Amino acid sequence: MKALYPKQGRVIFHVDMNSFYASVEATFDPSLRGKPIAVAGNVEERKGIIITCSYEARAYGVKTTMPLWEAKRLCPGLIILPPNFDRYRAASKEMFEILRSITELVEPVSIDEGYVDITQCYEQGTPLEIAELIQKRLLKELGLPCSIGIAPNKFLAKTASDFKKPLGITILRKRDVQSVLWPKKVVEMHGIGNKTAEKLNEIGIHTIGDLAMSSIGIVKELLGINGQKLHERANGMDEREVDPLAIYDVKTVGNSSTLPEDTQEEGVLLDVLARLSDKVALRLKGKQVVAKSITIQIKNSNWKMMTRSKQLTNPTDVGKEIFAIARQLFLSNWKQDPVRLLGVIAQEVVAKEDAHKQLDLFSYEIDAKDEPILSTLTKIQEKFGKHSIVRGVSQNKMPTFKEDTSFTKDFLQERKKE
DNA sequence: TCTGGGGTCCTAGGACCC
DNA sequence: TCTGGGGTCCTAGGACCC
Repeated sequence: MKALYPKQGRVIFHVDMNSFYASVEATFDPSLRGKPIAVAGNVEERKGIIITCSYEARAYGVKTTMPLWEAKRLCPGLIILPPNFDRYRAASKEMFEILRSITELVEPVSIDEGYVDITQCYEQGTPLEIAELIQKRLLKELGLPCSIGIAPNKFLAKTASDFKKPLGITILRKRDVQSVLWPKKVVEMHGIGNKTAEKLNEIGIHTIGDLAMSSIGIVKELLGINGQKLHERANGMDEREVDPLAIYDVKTVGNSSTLPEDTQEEGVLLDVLARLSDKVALRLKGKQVVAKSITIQIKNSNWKMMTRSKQLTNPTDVGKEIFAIARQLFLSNWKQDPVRLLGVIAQEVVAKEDAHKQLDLFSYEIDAKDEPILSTLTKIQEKFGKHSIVRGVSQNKMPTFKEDTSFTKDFLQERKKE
């Protein structure tokens, strides 16, 4: 069989909201429009850094992560607002709803950006027309500006959305990669930071073009599997699909907090750990997941970060249990030095249902301890299906086995006959 | 007047098992 | 006595992104 048409190339959008938090604030207070504004952390608790700022503020040189005092020095008229994360989450939800009205193939990557695969949306107009529609609707209905990159894959779309801000739409075709992308410095590439750029510079790779034309073997040796990925991207290649379900595949849930001041007081530090543990537990419950391992973070006055983790016997979403582990990890690793930040992270997060299933099986094994193996296996099969995996029978010197019950049953039947 | 908080992915070494 | 190699799990740390 031959296809009637050649396989159509993909058309991917990367939609990137412009200075999202600041834009959302301006929709709540229109008098802020056109003014230099910034959303910043709490200066009293020395969390006074710029989280986001408007383009008017950027014109003064104000940037994300800049300490507040420095931002004020650069831009004395800067209007500073505390963050309202609930507002941003709500706005984000509305924004993605507008994207999903075009197609279900929407993959959120963070609160303010996402990919859309519009390959199959040709009946709704040309890619450019669809992008213009999205941009207009976001601006009209939500009052929020965005930039959109249009390209045959995620990497190029992401790169393209960066080209024109605010309110830009940029098409980046594969054939433009050489002229548009290659002259840029490697550090400007998504996925390359200062450290990687330095490493590449050391072996004579300075531009994205240098990287694209370099020997893949050498780059791979230098950067591992990531080197191969970056080499492909520099050549405009990226096969990753737009996955609407990716967002449900959470792997970690963590909360951390920089203390108002560095402290060595054990009681204070344990209180913070308890609060963070409860916060994490609440979020795990909200997502209906449990964690299989707990990590704590301790940052000292010199900004040195230490992490310590522990695997759990039973996955949990209970604040007290998380705190018990966090406390134990903290007390056995803390060197009594002043602490700047504490964090609690739930790792290896899995759906609560799946974890329950395993627990049932576990308790069943305990109950079945004194029964004949064959009847136990039959029961397990009845309860969990023919291909249930059984492990760890050891009570009376039975060899540990880890098998498909259907196989094991046949085996035992044969033995019986003999 | 230094420098937040939420994540993902990768690497590397040691323990342990076969 | 003197010793290989592969695989998995656990732990710690680092780079990067928004």
